[in-house]
Amino acid sequence: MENVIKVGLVEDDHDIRQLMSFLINGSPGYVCEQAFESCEKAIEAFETNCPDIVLMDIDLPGMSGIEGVRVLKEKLPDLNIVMLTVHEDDEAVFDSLCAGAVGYLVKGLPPIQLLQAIKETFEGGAPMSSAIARKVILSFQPNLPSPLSDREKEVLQMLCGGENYKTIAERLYISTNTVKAHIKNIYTKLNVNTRAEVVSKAIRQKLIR
Amino acid sequence: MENVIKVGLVEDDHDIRQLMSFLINGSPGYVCEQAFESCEKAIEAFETNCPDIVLMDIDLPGMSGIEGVRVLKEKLPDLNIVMLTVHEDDEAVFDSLCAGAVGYLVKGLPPIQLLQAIKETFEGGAPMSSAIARKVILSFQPNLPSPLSDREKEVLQMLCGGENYKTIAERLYISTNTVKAHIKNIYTKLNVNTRAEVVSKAIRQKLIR
DNA sequence: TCGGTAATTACCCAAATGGGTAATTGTAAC
DNA sequence: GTTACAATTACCCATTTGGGTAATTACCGA
Repeated sequence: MENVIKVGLVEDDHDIRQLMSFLINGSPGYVCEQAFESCEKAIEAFETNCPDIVLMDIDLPGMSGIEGVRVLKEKLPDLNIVMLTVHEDDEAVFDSLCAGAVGYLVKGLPPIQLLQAIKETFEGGAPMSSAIARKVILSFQPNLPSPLSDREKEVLQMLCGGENYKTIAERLYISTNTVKAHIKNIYTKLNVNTRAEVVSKAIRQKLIR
Repeated sequence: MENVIKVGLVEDDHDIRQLMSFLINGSPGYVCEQAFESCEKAIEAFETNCPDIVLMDIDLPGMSGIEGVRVLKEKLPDLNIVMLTVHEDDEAVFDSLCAGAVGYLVKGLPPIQLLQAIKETFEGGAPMSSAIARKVILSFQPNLPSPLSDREKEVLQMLCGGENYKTIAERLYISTNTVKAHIKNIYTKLNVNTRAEVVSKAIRQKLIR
């Protein structure tokens, strides 16, 4: 029966909040029954009555929108949160995405586009500008080139799999002493001293697949 | 003098290749002097004469476009590669981005939009659909909730920083035995047995910031 | 109030790890 | 043809780690 998209709104500016909820409620297929001026109030309300999409201002008094995303996603992992911002290419937008937001919209977007973006998000999309998208994809692409030899990369790969000297040696048909030598060289090249560090660095810098 | 954007093209279909290079060369501010029907030829050529943007077909005979991206990015890390595809929401698009492409364009895009996208890419954007963008951001957001207690997360965080029992104990003002106990619990909860494994799992599943 | 969980500490012990040093072989570059 | 580096192996030794077991305190929900 209810094919409407339930939109939640978190925005401290009273006028904007009124305007947006009015707009949403006035559009067939959309409804906004929950509009709050702070994350704190929104979080409490959303826990008992969860909307489909949340529009969240980034700059909020008290708990920031970014922190709000973190908390909401902790409690409601499947909730789709779209940030509202005035600064198109702000670092805060990127941080919001890292915290769990699925996209963002610029404040002042024409109503038609706003509704379109909400619908797109509801259907699995992620509204964002080309510039932010680039930032996002760069953050997960490999940082080439690596200073390691091919053999060392093989060893590193297994190291990250949690394997020990003996197992790695068996897999590569070499002695454990050789494995040890490779690992020592890897440590030197990456400037680390322990297993944990090398695994952390390798994955974070995407030195291994 | 040369404010033109140099576009490289890799596309096996002769007609499409002709058409696109003709289009690009016929547009002020754009030039396409390098159009190839295979990755192999393109890679060789781009190494000596590198374009600003490469448009790369995904489905290519011989080396695939995805593999092509991998190889090109290995040799020319700063090269911007945009994929060309017929299937909008293909897994291959996502894989291309993982391999190092910055975005993709659907074949058959109107000329104006194609040129616009090239320009946007040149200026630091990343052309992609909302759906792909979502996939990309999901791939790097935390997989909440975590089974660990707050204290355990603190310990895990330090573990991933490569710190040992003693250092962690000092930082948290507890005994090394306690640290050990926490780590043992973490291992049990995450079903791992070694440092390397826990670090790997924690980072990959984004259990820590 | 009882039971579960989190946090804390302790001890024992086998296995794994990290650092130092050194040598041989093959290959690629100069 | 010599230099440089990658890959291979070896040995010694101190430190760290991981597993087992057990106990106390505190808090929270039923």
